Amino acid sequence: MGITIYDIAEAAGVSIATVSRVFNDNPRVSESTRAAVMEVADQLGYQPHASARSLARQQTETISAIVPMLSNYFYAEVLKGLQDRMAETSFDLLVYSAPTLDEVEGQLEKALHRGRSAGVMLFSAPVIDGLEQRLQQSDIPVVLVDCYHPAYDSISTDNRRGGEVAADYLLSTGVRNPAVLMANPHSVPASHRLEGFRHGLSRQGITLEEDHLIVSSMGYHDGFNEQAGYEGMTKLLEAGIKPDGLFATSDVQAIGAMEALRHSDMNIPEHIQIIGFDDLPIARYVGLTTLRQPMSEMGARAFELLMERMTRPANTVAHTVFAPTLIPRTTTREHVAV
Amino acid sequence: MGITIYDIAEAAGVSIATVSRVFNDNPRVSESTRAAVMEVADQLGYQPHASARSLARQQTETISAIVPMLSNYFYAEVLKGLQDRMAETSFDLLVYSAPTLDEVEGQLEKALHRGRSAGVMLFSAPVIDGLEQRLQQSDIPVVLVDCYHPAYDSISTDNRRGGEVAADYLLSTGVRNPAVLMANPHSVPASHRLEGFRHGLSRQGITLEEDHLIVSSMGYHDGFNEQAGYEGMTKLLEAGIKPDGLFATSDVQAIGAMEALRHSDMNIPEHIQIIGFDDLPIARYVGLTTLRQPMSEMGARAFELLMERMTRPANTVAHTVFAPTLIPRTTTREHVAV
DNA sequence: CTGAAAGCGCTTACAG
DNA sequence: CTGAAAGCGCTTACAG
Repeated sequence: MGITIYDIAEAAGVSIATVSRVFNDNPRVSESTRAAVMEVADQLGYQPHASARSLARQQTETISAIVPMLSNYFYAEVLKGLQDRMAETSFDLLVYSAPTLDEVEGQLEKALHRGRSAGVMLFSAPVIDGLEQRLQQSDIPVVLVDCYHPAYDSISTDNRRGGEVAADYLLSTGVRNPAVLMANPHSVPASHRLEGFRHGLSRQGITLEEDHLIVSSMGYHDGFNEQAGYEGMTKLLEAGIKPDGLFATSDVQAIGAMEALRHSDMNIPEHIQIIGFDDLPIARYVGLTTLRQPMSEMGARAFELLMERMTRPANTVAHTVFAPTLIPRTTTREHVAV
Repeated sequence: MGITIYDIAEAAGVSIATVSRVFNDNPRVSESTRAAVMEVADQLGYQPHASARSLARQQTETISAIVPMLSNYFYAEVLKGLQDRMAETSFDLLVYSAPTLDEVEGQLEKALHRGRSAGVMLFSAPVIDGLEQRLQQSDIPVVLVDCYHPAYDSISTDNRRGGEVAADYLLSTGVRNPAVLMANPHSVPASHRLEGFRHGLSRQGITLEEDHLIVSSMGYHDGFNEQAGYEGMTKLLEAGIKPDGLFATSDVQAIGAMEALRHSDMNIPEHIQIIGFDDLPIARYVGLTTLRQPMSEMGARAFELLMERMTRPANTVAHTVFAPTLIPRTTTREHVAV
C-alpha cells in the first residue's frame, strides 16, 4: 500500500541507508544524490512511516495533555496557547480528558503508555500517591499545569494571591458582607482561591459567614460551570441571604450567578458586587470584574518547560507561578477612596 | 530501559509469540500459561510498545481531528462529545489546529502522515481541490464535521434551515428591519446561515438592506468571536443604523453585540431583538435566543461514522444533517399572534 | 496450544 | 560519501 524507503532506494539507485539519511538531514550525503533521492521521493509522494520511525529512533514526537474536560473554556484557552506554540515544531498533541478524579489515573496510563508520548502535561490534577508512583516509574518528562507537586515542573497561577486580591478589591469598593461560590471541594485551585479570599478578608477584620459559602459538591472538576454558579446563587437567595459582594472561583460560575440575580430584586453592582476568576474572553463582554490568568501564555510556557525537561532531564525542578491580575469592570463599583 | 516482550518470555519460560498472544487476547493460549504470563507481566509492569505494535499490525489506534481553533467554544463542545464517546474505546485523539485556511493543508498533511492515524476528522473546512486530492490519495477514512463534500461522510447542521428559522421567528415577533452580523465571507456555515436568513425574509416580502449586513472580513475562521460581534454592532450604530432585529451567525458574536448595545440607547428586546446560533451553555445564562446545534452529539456521531468507515471502507458515503432547534429566550419578545 | 522465523519500515553504528 | 547489516519491539502465518 504505502510506498517505503525501499521503493525510493530502488528508484533512485541508492541504498535505503542513503534514503534515510536524506530524510534525516544527515550532512554526509552528497548534494547530487540528495537531490536525486528527493526528486524520486516527491514524485512517489513518499512519507516516512511514523511508527517505524519512532520505533527505530526510540522516541516519539508526540506529547500528551490530560485535561479534565475540553468544554471547560479555561482549558480551551490554555490548549490554544499550547497549540500555537507547538505549531512551530514538529510535535503532535494527543489530548485525553478525565472529568473525574478516578479517571485521571486511567488516562494518565494511556498517555504514559510506553512509546506513546515524549512528554506529558497533566492539568489541574492533585498528584496523589498513586499518580506520583506511576509518574515516577515511567521516566517520561512531565509538567503540571494548574497544579503543583514539589517533584515536578509546574506552571500555575498564584491562586491564594488571587483570592486575596479579590478580597482586598471587594472590600475597597465597600463590600462588608461577602459570599463565595466555590467550585468544588476537591479542586486544589478553588480551595486556594477561597483560602486567599478568607485571608484577605481577615486582614481587615471581616470573616466569611459560614452560610455565605456555597460549595458545589460534585466530582473533582465539576462545579466550574455556569449552572453551578446559577444554582449556588439561587440557594443563597432562597435561604434569604443577601450578601453585598460575591467571589466566584471562576468566570463561568460568576456568569451563572449573574443570571440568578437577574430574577431577584438585587442589582449588580448596586446591591451586590461580583468578581470572578480567569478572565475568559467572554468576561469582558458581560462586564465581569475578574482576576486574569494568562491562559494562552500558560499553555505556551508549559510546552517550553516540557521541551526543556525533555532535552535536559537532569535540570532542577522549576515552578512557574503567574500573578493573577485584577481586571475591574462593571460588576463592581468604582474603588472607594479611603 | 523499557521492559519488552523478551523479558516477559524469558521470565515466564515461554516464547515471545506466546506472550504476544496473551496480550492480544488470542484464544489459542492455555489458561495456565496465560495466567503465568500475566503474572510476570504485571510484576514487571510490562506494556506493549505503542509504535512497535502499530508497525507490526499495520494500523494505529489513534484518530486525528483538525479544528480551526480550540478556543472557539463550538469546537470545544463538539470535541467533548467526541472524547466522551471515544473514552469507551482504546482510541487516542490527536488534535491539530488550523486557524487560517492556508494552514489547513499543512495540518491535514500531518494528520494524514503515513502511519499516524487510523482516521481523520476535518472540521469546518471547505474541501477545495488541493485538499480533495490529498484526501483521495491517502486512503485513510475521513469524516467531515460542520462542512460538506459529496465524496466524504459528513456531519453537520442544516445551516440554511437555521437561517430560515431565525428569520421566521424574528419576523413573527414583529421585526421588520433586521440586520445580520456575519462571521466571515469564507466560512461556508456562516454563508449558509445568511442565505437561509435572506430566504426566510424574502418569503415574507422583507429584504435585508445592503448596509444592514456586517461581515467580519478576516481569515477563514475569524469572526466567530465576541469581539467581531462587538465591532460589527458598533459599526452599525456608528453608521446611524438602528435595526429592530439582529441575527448573528454565532452566539459569541451575539454576545459581543449585546455588549455594544449596552452602551447605546437601544434596549433588548424592546428596541432590538437578537438571535444567535449554536446554543453554547453560556447562551442560556445571558438569556440569548438562539438556534441550537447538538454539539456534543455531533462529536459522538462523528466518531461513530469514522469507526464505521474504518471497518467498512466500501460503504456508501452518508451525510448526517441535524436540524437546528429554536431556543427562545429573553433577547427576543414573545411570539406575536397573527 | 506453542515456538521459530519472517516481516512491519525505519535508523544507525561500523566499514570502506 | 555510501552500503550491508543489525536492531527497534512487536505480530502472525506456518509448522508441529
